[in-house]
Amino acid sequence: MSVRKTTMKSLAEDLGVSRSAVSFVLNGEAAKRRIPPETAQRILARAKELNFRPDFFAQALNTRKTGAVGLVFPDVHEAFMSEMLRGIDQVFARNDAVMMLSSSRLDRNQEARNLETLIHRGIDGLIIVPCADFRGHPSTAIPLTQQFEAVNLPVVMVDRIPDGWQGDSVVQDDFAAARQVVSRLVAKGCRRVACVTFDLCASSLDSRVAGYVTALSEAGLEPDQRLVIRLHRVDSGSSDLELALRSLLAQPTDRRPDGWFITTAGLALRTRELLQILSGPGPLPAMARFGSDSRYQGSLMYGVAQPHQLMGQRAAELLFQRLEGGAGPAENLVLLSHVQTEVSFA
Amino acid sequence: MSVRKTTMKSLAEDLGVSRSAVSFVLNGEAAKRRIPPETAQRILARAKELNFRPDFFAQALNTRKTGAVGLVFPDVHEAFMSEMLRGIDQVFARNDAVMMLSSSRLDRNQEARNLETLIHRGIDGLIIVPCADFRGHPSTAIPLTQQFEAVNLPVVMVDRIPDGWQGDSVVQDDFAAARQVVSRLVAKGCRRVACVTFDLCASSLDSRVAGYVTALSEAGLEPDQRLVIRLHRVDSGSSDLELALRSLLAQPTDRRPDGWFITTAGLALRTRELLQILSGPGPLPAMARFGSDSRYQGSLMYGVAQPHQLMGQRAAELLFQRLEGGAGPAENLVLLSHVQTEVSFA
DNA sequence: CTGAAAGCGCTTACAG
DNA sequence: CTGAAAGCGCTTACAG
Repeated sequence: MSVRKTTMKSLAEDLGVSRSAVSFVLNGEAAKRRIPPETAQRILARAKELNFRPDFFAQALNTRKTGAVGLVFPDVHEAFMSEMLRGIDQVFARNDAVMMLSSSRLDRNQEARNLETLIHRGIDGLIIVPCADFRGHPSTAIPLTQQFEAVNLPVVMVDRIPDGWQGDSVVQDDFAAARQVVSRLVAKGCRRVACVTFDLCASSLDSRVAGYVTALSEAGLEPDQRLVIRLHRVDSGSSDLELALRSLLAQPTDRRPDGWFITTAGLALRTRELLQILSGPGPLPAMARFGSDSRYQGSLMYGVAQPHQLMGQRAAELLFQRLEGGAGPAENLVLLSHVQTEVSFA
Repeated sequence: MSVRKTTMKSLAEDLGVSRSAVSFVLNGEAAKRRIPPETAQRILARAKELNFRPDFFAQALNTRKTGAVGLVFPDVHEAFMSEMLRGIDQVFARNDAVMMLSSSRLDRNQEARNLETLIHRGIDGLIIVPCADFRGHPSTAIPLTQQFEAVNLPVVMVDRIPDGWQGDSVVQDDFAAARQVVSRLVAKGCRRVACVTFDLCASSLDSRVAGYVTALSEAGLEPDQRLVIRLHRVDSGSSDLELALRSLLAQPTDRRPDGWFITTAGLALRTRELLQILSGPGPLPAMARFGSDSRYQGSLMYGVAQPHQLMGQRAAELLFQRLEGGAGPAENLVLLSHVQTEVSFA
């Protein structure tokens, strides 16, 4: 009964076998290394009895594998992140991988730091929802793509694809969903559909706006830049948004929006609240948006239910495929959103 | 220009100093070890120039410190977890600690496994929202408290405190909030307030039910066990709940509930939906519950806004205090909830 | 105050 | 097929 902790060394000495034998057996290479089965059994039995597992750090120091995957989100934000985590968690549990979570708080510099930390601590792979810069405000941080090409890290990019990204990715059908939902507004008679979005360098938002423009064009409506509100900062106080809305609502009736398309759920919520305040009682014009919380009442409302959970799941599956040595060309999954009518008083 | 990666050894040789000097300087012990400041500067300068950081695994193998904190939640559940993470994330960013996240999927055995994994991989501390067994169905897993006392791991327990836990904890004022919100129902004239809860071994739920009973007693009302619905499993199909509700609603009018108290937000949502279906159109009896999503409409509704984000923040602060060597007696923080009226048609 | 040396616990050629 | 040995990259007594 030594008081010292169990190590491969002590275990080998106990059993009178070599340390390498223990190492090989515990790593499942007994057959490959032609360890006599009887010896292998004794080692396994003893290890189980002592509840012994090889020291993680010593192992990692040699193999450079950790069984951990980095998860980087732009924000620890309610629905999006936890829905994705749900999907990711399932897959991780099956692969007993561990999640190292970090949020970049919508800051590219923070994102770069987080990533460096994760890489330094050793992750086998990375799932990242990149955060985007506001247009015209490029960050000073090292470009995302550059940051991991040096370390040969399997990466799955989710939701937003930076320019020039060649690897795996999972996105939703931003363009198609936007186009579809805006078409519905048009079909309901809307002729002057306004759009509210962030002026971010994010492929997802670009696609949504493109879908909006396309839907209008297809209906023979001239897209009107004056109806597009692009917010240039996060502006939680909503004052930028409020100003923009006021100025739109101040137009003569025939220039005022008769429908709204909003590119994100959070923004839709705020827009909705402001419109309610600014335009007083009575039903609001019809609205379509990304997102699907059912907090809206009182007018025609379309939502794009976003497949966040599935995106997480697919991203994780894709990553583990790579980690298990799956080579092959980059995969770019596009998951379908579900367009739905939530409230119709029409 | 060697092609080999930089190590302390190579760095020391380049500079013609000893490896220990490099180690000491890079660990901020230059002064303590009386390294000549000029030497220290050279080392620091070179390290910065090469962007060198000591290998994480080698370091951890020696020091047994990782700068990682384990986070164990019962479920990757929408509001609760992401709100807590928000609070935790802030504090972690300040302390540049890394989060290792795992969810036990409401399963004690899974929780035990997750915990073992995390401990094996090396965490400096742990923040855990324990998952509870259903009453009468004790799990076969090793009791939570036992599992980390062997490894001398700083732990902060959140939301539910297992019996016999002596360490730090952060909870909300379950008893007081329940009592207050049920008192309001009574003040509004409710005389037969039913209660819906899970039959879990969770201190938080116990306190909420106790608050309910106390509020009734204080108002001179006899708590009636027949009005208390205790669900014995998660039962996402809600069939247990539906049966219980049906049987209550089938009573003669003077035995039927005229108010509801529900111990969790999710349960409230389901109860609400079922009541609406089972009792047809018309306003429902007043309801009070933990949670504060504003998806309820059409009758008197009290909510207990839960301070989840603050709970996360405080838990993280408490943990880092311990990690920085803060000794002293266990702290048990009780955070105040905010009782609010959400909809009043009364 | 310094530097050579042992040690952390494992992996993996390599010579037998 | 085995076992002694070097190596992973760092930390830290310990003798000078």
